[in-house]
Amino acid sequence: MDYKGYTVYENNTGIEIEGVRDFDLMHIFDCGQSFRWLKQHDGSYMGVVGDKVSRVKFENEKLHISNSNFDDFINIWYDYFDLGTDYGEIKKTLCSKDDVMAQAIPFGQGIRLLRQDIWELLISFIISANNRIPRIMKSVETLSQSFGSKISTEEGEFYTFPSPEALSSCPINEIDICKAGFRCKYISQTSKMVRNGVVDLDTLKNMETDKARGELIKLSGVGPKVADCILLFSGTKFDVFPTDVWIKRILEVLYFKREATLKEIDQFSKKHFGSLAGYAQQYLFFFARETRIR
DNA sequence: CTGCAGGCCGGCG
DNA sequence: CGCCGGCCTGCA
Repeated sequence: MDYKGYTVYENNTGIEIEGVRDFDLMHIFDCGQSFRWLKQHDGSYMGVVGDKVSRVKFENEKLHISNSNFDDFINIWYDYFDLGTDYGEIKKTLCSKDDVMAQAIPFGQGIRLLRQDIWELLISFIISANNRIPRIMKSVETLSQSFGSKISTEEGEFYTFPSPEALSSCPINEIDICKAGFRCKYISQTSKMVRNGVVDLDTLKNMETDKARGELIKLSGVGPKVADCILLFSGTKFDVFPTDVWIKRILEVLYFKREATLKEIDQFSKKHFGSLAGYAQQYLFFFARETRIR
């Protein structure tokens, strides 16, 4: 099957997509945008997207996705992996902006911004505050095992991410088992707020970026950084610039040449990178982590 | 034993 | 408003 520039083959193990460029699974899954893809010994990744469990492999511009057919490619994966965006063009534009980007981009040449479920991201990034990535992954997994739906496969049992209804209806002391500490009460409160329609996650895409950010910040445990992560990694807004300690440090070292406030960084990113701020953030974040700049 | 991690909240000046 | 202390938990 040919679909929007890609050739897709289907067999009994899944689908294979040819002609995938600017794509590297490690860059995609190890740049902090997703917490539910686990690297396997053979270099592939296993993950749960919605109620689907799949294994993905990539080599020689060919992307293999298990447990999937043509319809899944069109309805799920094409959008999920942002295959409709020309990252070659984005990288070219960003490289021409300044020497820092030209230096950073080759480190994460295969980065893609995943379009993930915004509800799952909301809870995942509430957990991320002042936390470490391995612990965030454990908490998300425990929440899924405890309150999600079981998916039995030949490769083991997996769990969907729990719905707003499931999380909002369980008492706070049950949320505590995910070991997210003080963030558990944020999870509980935010679940109730979403269920009650205080914030409608589906309408954020139609708002101006600042308005959408303001809506998310109404939720418990969501500040500016977490809000920007949610907007960016759900594919809702791309002109945001989530500034965590790594991004702050790398901008201070490579751009400002001095200490800078979060407000200064926010203003700089919007002025300098404009509509590509979110993409620039990902390349800089990966570069910062890889080179351990401090 | 201290220090600290992909920030946020709440209280204070 | 802007600033700053405290914070679950677990690992170094």
